[in-house]
Amino acid sequence: MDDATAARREVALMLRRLDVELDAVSQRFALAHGLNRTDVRALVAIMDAARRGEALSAGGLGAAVELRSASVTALVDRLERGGHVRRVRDPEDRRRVTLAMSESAMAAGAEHFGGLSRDMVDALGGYTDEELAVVVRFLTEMTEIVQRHARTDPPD
Amino acid sequence: MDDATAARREVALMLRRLDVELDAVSQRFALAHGLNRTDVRALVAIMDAARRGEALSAGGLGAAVELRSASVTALVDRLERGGHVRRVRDPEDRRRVTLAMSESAMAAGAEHFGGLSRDMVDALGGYTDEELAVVVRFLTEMTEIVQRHARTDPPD
DNA sequence: GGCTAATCTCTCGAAGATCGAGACTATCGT
DNA sequence: ACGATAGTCTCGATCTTCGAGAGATTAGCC
Repeated sequence: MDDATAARREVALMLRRLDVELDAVSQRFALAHGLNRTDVRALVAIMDAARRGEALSAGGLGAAVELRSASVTALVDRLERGGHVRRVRDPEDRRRVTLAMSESAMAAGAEHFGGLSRDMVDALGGYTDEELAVVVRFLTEMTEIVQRHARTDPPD
Repeated sequence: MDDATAARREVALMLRRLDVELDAVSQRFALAHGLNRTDVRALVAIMDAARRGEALSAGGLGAAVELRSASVTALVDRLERGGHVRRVRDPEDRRRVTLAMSESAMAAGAEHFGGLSRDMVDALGGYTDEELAVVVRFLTEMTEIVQRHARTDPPD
């Protein structure tokens, strides 16, 4: 293996390393709020949907965090009991239950992840437009590749 | 918010998106091998340690995946029962138990994650040295930031 | 319009995962 | 040597996830 390939392999490792560290941030949030990993993933999914202007349904949440409906019910029970979320019956389709984040959960999320995002944006302020374009290209291509593997990997 | 900041904020979102997709790859691996999330994280930690030439101990594994010793025992029991790992009493310190990955688990990991890594390296082959340097800088800085937050975030 | 099938969430009991407390063995420091 | 410390394991309790199936609502068809 030549040096060029080694350098590129190193980049792949760095990406995984970053992934691990990101995980630690979530873990920290979980610890601080008495949540487990699943609950944090759920809150993030709900918050992401809210950012996109959608209200996630119980089923949608299950798809996002990969849990069966029985587990989603239990999960939402926990989140509701903790005051992070409340159930809202969808008036369009009264079978569905949508999840609305509470003010406090929204604030806690912003407090914890907002600072991280802000620091990232600040750091990126030191990049020229050309450099930023490289980063965007990198993230776009990596996401495409990962997505392809997430869908078609198991030839089993 | 001006366009420049918007673009940089977008990058932060893309990074999180990539994180989610990476998670899906692990989930896929878990599904294909009848493992849960924790087990996959554990196998990855053991494999990473092996790549660095270290043999992870039970305690080290617990630190890596954030589990108490009782849970680590149960976790290693599961992995050992599944033939993914075997316990090896450390001859240097006979209190310790180190984890050795089985051939089959090693192969399965390479099969699943190796392809992903290969595709990434291939894609990075299209980057000039200058572009690669930008990517490395980006990953390095982001990791630093995330790491800082993972350690000091909760001012609670 | 009414009937059947499909969709969405929930309940229940069983199986799996995590934990705290404490036991047991091996090592370290004096 | 000997007490203290570190590393792993056992046990029982608690929390999480799941499959199966019930109940309620909507969609499709005649």
